[in-house]
Amino acid sequence: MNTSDRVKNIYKLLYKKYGPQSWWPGDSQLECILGAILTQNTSWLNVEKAIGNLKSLDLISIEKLTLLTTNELAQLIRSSGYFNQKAIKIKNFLAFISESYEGSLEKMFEEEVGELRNKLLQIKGIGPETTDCIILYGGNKPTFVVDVYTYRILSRHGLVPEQTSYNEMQELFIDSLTVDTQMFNEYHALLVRVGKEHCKRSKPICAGCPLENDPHTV
DNA sequence: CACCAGGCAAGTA
DNA sequence: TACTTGCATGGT
Repeated sequence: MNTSDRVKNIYKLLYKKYGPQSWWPGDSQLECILGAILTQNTSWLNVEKAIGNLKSLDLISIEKLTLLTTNELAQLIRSSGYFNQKAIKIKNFLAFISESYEGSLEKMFEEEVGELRNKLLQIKGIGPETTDCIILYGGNKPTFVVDVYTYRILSRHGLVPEQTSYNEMQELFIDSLTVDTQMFNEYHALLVRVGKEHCKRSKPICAGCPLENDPHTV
């Protein structure tokens, strides 16, 4: 089996085992975007509490968030960790959308995907993974999200070298699969699901993992 | 107690 | 270019 076939097969195995994951958890585009920033190197449980604070005060709105000071916002998202930095990141995003799209997410997502991706990457605090989460889960547009679990799974199965890059991993998926927004959505969600259960940092061997019969290098 | 979580940018050499 | 470090709460 070549590399592309293995990439397709991993999706099949995971989907067969776990079924659809119904991502992103969140009721609105803006909530997805906030979650994408807040979950940087942070467990989702801590993010939920922060989003819960914003929701309970009915603050999930570009205008209302813009009115908060950075420090007020930071206190509300405390539970998500790195809260001072993340408050600045959210403010940077709000400034971007206000300046470039008159504060309209709808206008922002009218941009061509590659173009929007490049612009989001310019925002300080929004890196490649957060950018792709915003586009895929916030905008429902086709791009592939790579995260630490993706890296562990690909490298431990010998599909990418130990020293690889975000773009190299992303291209592997995009070149191996047909472009399908819903499938890209499920695939990343499934990688996170299996990663959480079977692919922790300190445990390279995955007993009981649905991918355990796929060739490993570790 | 130690370790980890759905990253990113800035600093150093 | 290629490492290293800071950011920080909360669950296991």
